[in-house]
Amino acid sequence: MSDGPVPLARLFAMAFRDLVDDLHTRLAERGWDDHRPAFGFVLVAARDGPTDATALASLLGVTKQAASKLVDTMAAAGLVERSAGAHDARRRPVVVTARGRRLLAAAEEVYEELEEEWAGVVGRRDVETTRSTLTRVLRARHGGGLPPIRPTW
Amino acid sequence: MSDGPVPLARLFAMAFRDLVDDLHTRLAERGWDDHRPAFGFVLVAARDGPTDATALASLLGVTKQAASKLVDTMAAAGLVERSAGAHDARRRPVVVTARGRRLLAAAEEVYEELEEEWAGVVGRRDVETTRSTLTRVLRARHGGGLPPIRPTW
DNA sequence: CCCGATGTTCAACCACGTTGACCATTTGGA
DNA sequence: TCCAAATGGTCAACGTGGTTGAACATCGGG
Repeated sequence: MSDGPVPLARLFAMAFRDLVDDLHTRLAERGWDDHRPAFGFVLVAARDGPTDATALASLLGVTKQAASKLVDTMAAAGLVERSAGAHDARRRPVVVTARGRRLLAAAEEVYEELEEEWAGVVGRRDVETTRSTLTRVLRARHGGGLPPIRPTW
Repeated sequence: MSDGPVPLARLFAMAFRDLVDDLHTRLAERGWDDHRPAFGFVLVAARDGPTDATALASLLGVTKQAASKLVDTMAAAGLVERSAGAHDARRRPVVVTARGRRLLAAAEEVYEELEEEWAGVVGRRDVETTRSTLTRVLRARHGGGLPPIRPTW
């Protein structure tokens, strides 16, 4: 490689990968294995109240069939439960279990730890500038909200 | 979502996805379709001289079989060629074709365009702070070099 | 009361990666 | 010098996680 600055897109790919790898390593050290990156997004989405497969599908930017499979996998791992719809028998609400909340808390802890380490290298100011830059640009390009997250390749 | 700051990892995933989507859209507008994100990394790696499947494999962090398949696909698209090894009959060096170089140039153009647009939203200073922050942190965490790029999910 | 929209699931398929075995060539040490 | 290990590559079987397409039951508004 002998050219100018590295494109941001490439750096983002590396940074995302880096953080996710570390997250999984450290969760494994705490006894959490058998989980995939997408789990976190489902847990976050369902954290503040039940969601359903369709909502998850649009959040993740995949088909509802794929979202449903994902929820099944997570249910098998005891992270969420699919109850019966209260007022609408079509819906199968996804709720986070106690175990799911523990994973969520552990992941948040690790993320804080990692961002702390980043701050140790480049300083807290630059970390926050980066967070703010990303947030502002993404919101500007997606009508005020943050875009869905989905596999890129 | 009702918690504190969005984790950097999540923002990186969104930003990467966002840029790659836009890249592909704009390349398509310029007549380039039928290509995948990984193509770019192969072209960059082979740009300054022939490389081989094994080197690509370690760059991309995949098996050499997967790298080989990727090169085959790109060869079929006329972006690279696999010649016969000059001094080592085992090697099948990968060289970029003229068409490959045109794609590389187009992609660079679009990346500049996109980063220009980012600068329009948050200012050039913050864009460069972000680039520098990422570069410094990644180098610090990977022994001075940038890490491989590979699918995360 | 019925027809369209909605939430879900089943089944077949496909893209892209993996593991494992194997072949040809090169290299280096006994 | 020669043979064994290392290296670059390929073939084949398989797994994961996504897709499309169809079907099903339930809900809601005319």
